[in-house]
Amino acid sequence: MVVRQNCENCNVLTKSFFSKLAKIDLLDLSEKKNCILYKKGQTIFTAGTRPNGIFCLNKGKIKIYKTGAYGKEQIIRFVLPGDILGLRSFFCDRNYTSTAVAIEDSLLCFINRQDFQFLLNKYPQITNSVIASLSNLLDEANIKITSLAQRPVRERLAETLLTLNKIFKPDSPSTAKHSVVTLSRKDIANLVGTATETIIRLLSEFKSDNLISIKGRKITILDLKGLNRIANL
Amino acid sequence: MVVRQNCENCNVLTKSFFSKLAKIDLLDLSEKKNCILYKKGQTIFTAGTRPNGIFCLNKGKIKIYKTGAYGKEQIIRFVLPGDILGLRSFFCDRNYTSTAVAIEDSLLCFINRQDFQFLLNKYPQITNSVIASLSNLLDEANIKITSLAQRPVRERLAETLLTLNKIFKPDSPSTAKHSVVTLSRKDIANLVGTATETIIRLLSEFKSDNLISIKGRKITILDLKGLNRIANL
DNA sequence: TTGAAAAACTGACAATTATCATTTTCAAAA
DNA sequence: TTTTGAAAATGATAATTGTCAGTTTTTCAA
Repeated sequence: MVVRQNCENCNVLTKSFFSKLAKIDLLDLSEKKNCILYKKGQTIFTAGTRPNGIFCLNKGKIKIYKTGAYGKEQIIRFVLPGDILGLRSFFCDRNYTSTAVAIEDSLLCFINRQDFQFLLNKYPQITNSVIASLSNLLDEANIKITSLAQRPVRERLAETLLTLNKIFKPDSPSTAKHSVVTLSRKDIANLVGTATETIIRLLSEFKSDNLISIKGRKITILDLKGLNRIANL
Repeated sequence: MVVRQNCENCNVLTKSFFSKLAKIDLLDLSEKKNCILYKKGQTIFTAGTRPNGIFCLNKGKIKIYKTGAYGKEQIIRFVLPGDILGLRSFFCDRNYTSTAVAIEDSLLCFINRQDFQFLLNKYPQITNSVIASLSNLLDEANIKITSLAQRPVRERLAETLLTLNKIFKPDSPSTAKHSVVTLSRKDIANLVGTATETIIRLLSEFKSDNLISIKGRKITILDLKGLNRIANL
């Protein structure tokens, strides 16, 4: 669904690559971009297809995953409001190597190749942000490689819950104190890199130890210190 | 050990970021950089220390690894002649997050922060190569994450041997037909993400199946098709 | 050449994790 | 509210991989 969303009073402008744009360019960008509302579960792009520009997430959450040898998803990362989606493929000028799916209703702004290139030329400092962003993603990926190769599932799950605690932080911290994770057990398994059953068993252990509480599908994270101890970081 | 190595007639110039430099800048770079010979096993930099510039590898091989929670090495990648070392940390302006050690006698050229920055300013297209390089490393890292999370050790070892086949390709393909891998079993384990004993057992299986031959520490890769079949890519 | 020291190898066993089959619970649509 | 399909949970079992202790082989330097 196509909607309107102005860049000049965007709620995530300060967090994004575009925070240093002059007002005139922000107004111009508002005209040129396309804002699309994706329903939970909808695919934004699929591995193997060609990128025509980049996305900027205004609202919602996106999961990015690769499909492994046996057709199983491996979740690579989450995209949060203010993040850019599709940078790597854009700069490599190659097809997407992973798939992006909304895990909540999400508002995405699409900026096509030419318009983004225009901004890159006018604001070379964006390039530095791109390098910094890719560098951070690369270091995070290397940390994950080390973790997957060396640490047991229990530790990785505890670590993942700590990450999810940040990702699912309540919007108004005053009212709700704890993060509530609304990912499916399967998604958590595809993030930790293990079988769904293993996640279910470990989550009920964590529940018995009062580290988390489980109400139906929702996981509330209660004891950060305890999870940190198990994560063994 | 400090040696001299001119940039203008460098044997890996065409493979490197600096291939498009004007002659005058190459001559200038030759004056400014420091070339150092590292013996096999010597450390080039250690995680946690501060980068003061970048390295360009002229000859030899470098392993880059992270140290995990239990002190175990996880080899992230190898640096080959023509590759730049230390890019990520340089651009993030943070401390090194991994350690680099020579796995063969290696000749490295060090370019300090100011001199590299000068070249970046004069040749903005280098920035694009940097982005492309980081993007490729990121995609490779994500593939490795998926592999570690989803595939058994046997497949990962076969895949790793195929990678090592490229890395240890003989210099003159006419004389020697097969790649001879001179990594220790421990290094292979730290690359595949498993225990040394598991690697030893699987390697002798592969030997029985005539996929490789083992002479002391040296592994010769014989059957690429067979390894590909096992790797299940 | 020889004598450590390090690396490679082997076997037994234990721990971790995956798989599969089945039941129960939940959540969204009729 | 009821229905129904999907997700979560559970149990039994098997496969994979790790650990530890000990032996053999290789490498490298004296």
